[in-house]
Amino acid sequence: MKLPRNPWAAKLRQFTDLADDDVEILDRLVAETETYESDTDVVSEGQRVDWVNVVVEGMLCRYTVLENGRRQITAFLVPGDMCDLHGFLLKEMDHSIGALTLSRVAKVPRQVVMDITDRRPALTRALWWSTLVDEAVLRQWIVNVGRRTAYERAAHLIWELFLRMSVVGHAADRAFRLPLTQQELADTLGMSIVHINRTLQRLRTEGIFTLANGYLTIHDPERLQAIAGFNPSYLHFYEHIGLRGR
Amino acid sequence: MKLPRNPWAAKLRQFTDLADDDVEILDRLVAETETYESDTDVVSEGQRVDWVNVVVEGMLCRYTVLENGRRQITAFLVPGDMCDLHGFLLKEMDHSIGALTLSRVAKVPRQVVMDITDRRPALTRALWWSTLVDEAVLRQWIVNVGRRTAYERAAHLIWELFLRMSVVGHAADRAFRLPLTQQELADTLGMSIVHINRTLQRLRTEGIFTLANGYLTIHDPERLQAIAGFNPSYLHFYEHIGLRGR
DNA sequence: CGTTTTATTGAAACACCTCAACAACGGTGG
DNA sequence: CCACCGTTGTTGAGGTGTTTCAATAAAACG
Repeated sequence: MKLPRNPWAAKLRQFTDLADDDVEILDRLVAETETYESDTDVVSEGQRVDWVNVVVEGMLCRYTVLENGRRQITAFLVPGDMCDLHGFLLKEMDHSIGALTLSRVAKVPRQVVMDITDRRPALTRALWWSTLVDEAVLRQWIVNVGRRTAYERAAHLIWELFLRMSVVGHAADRAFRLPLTQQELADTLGMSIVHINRTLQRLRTEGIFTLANGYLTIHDPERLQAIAGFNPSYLHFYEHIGLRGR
Repeated sequence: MKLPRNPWAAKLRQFTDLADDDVEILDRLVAETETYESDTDVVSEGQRVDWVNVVVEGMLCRYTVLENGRRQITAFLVPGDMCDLHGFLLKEMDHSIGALTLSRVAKVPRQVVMDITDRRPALTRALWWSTLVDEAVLRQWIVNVGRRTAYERAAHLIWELFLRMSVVGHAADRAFRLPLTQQELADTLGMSIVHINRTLQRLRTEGIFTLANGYLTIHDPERLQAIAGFNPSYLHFYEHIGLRGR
């Protein structure tokens, strides 16, 4: 699979009618990146940031740690995702963002985003669109943790990640890189490490999917979707939309 | 308590440096409203909408129903909240919005939002800001359902709602209207109706808060916050921010 | 005043958690 | 290349938070 040099522009262009000169702007913004080792924080809770992070390569996650040490991962960030407009619009981070693998991240200064919203309505709407897709994913996540069993929950997460990785060209036919430990999966799905272990075993022995060596392989896509109870309308976020009005 | 005629503008103005002419635009947009009976849907899953709903009066919720009938409420909408930009930016609704009480909702046509993003950068950023605050609330909700016990979860929800109602002038010193059945609370917190009943009883007998006759009264705010494990930085979303650049 | 909705209670079942030990793996240094 | 060590994965067993079922009480409604 060939990976886009600018997954951010690639994604926005695929789903919105972004003009060429807007794409050029995005290209310039991701030209320089910073590299983060795995298990390091890109942004930490409480920090004030005045830039927007854009993932160019690797995999990151948003997470919150409670007083008693319990941790909850609230999102995975893959190439093409904007980490946060918190620096731009909100005061300070209410959660942290950590690199799960060696990652490259572009930093877009606050003033640049300001200028874009001043002068580039279509591009502004494209960025806004992507935050709304993020929000839709968050809602699904709540439904997941709140109303699905561990078994269904795990299936749903895997299918979501598969789709998102496919969209940015990071998934082969039925496999993609998923460099997560069982502890990280547990913190994502709101369960204990022992229970995620047993749940993965069940899904493996039933021939649904296997997670090994940092790669996830889907053996039975139909059953996986069925177990996940995946809502098709949720996919429509990744249909092409027009942003130029009229 | 005196309620603002336009809670939308009131909220945005309180937390952003919105100009007077922008406020005038918002005033015009909420001049006409539609009324919904309680237990009716304002928007339904799968529907295509080409307007944005703004809550002027009442209380609504976003919810998703799974195949097996299990329901999850993912957000409460109070006066001043924008229901969705789905119609504006996304294809179709992936969830429904229902009125919990008799509610008044203003409808802002897609084209008007388009015009605002074309010509009103500061107002655009203010609207964007409010979707980011919604997102932050959603993340807290995931942490809640994923990593807190039923007891902590209930406390957290009540404190969040109290703050949000206070912000729009809908809460007295220690009480506010909360017209939710125990079934609705259960669907919000991802638990069974039997268990929410017992959890509320415990919080009541311990003198934390009482929910009766559609009103919630907080008896011990300090302990409520402590049980909820409320993160103060999460409140910073409701600090005043500048949107005019430089 | 009957009828429907909502709240409450008890008891049994179960999904999931905690604790605690051990096995497998991957890297590091000798 | 092997011994070592930390990390990650796996297993068993007992405990518990939460659910389900089912029945009753209490409000709310027309």
